[in-house]
Amino acid sequence: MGRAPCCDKANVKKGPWSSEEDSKLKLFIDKFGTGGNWIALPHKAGLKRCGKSCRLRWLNYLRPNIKHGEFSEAEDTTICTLFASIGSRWSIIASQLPGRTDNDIKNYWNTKLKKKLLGISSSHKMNIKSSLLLSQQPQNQQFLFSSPLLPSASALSNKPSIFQLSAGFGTTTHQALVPPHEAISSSSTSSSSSPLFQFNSQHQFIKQISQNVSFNNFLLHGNAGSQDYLSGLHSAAPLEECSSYEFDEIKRMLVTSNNNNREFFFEDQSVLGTF
DNA sequence: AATTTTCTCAACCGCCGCCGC
DNA sequence: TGCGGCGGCGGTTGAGAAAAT
Repeated sequence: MGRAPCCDKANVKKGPWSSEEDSKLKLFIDKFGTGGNWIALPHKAGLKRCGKSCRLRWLNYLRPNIKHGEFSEAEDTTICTLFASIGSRWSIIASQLPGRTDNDIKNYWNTKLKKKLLGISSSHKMNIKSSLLLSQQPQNQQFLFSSPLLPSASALSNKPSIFQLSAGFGTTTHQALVPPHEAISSSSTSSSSSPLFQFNSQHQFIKQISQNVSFNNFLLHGNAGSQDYLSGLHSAAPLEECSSYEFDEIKRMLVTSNNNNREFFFEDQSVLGTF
């Protein structure tokens, strides 16, 4: 026996929303809010729609401050970088682009950005392709810290970076984002050659990010060892060589972190980043 | 100008995880 | 602890628009 449907499918309207339905939904939510119950909302609002449909319409179209229209270069860069880092976690990516919805970004990626990327040089294609594999690595992925705060990236974005995280498998190294305090609290493994923080799975890593960290600022470019595999996505600033940090070194950097304002400092009190 | 093909994007579907009972 | 309801998410679809022939 399958799961019960969320609504009576025979009695709900499907397809495009009319302006009348839009204003009904908007008026209702403006007045009463969602009440934390989307399933009950359409009935209360006098709409013959599935609750999920109402939620989607609100989030993707009616909600205030939704940004429609062309994506900027900066937004492109953010999407590309995050996609290369965390894969198709559209909601996480959307949380970094104020006014953009996950659906918008997903559509934009699938219809335009992906093609745009495939148009860049073949060598970069190879590297991007492999970087995208990160989202497909199933279990026991090992991650290691690399360079925090690269000036060129900051200058490019006007925002401070937080840690970059490199993930190595095979002969290629990939990058992702990591909240420093989460990494510190995760189990670490020592290795003769590399300082490594090990998450049980990429999923766990992503989960930690999505549950515990709201990124207001984040790194904007990738650099993996000697491969600047994302450089093709950026218009300026040649990438710099990453340096690696020993576990103790990172710990030392974070020991002065102030969790209230979520700022992290180097030992010499220069700001490492905020989030 | 008419027809076909391609593109775009709003909306749907179904799965998953969280939470309350 | 298990179950069911719900919200949230990512993949997919399909109608309409735009471009190509």
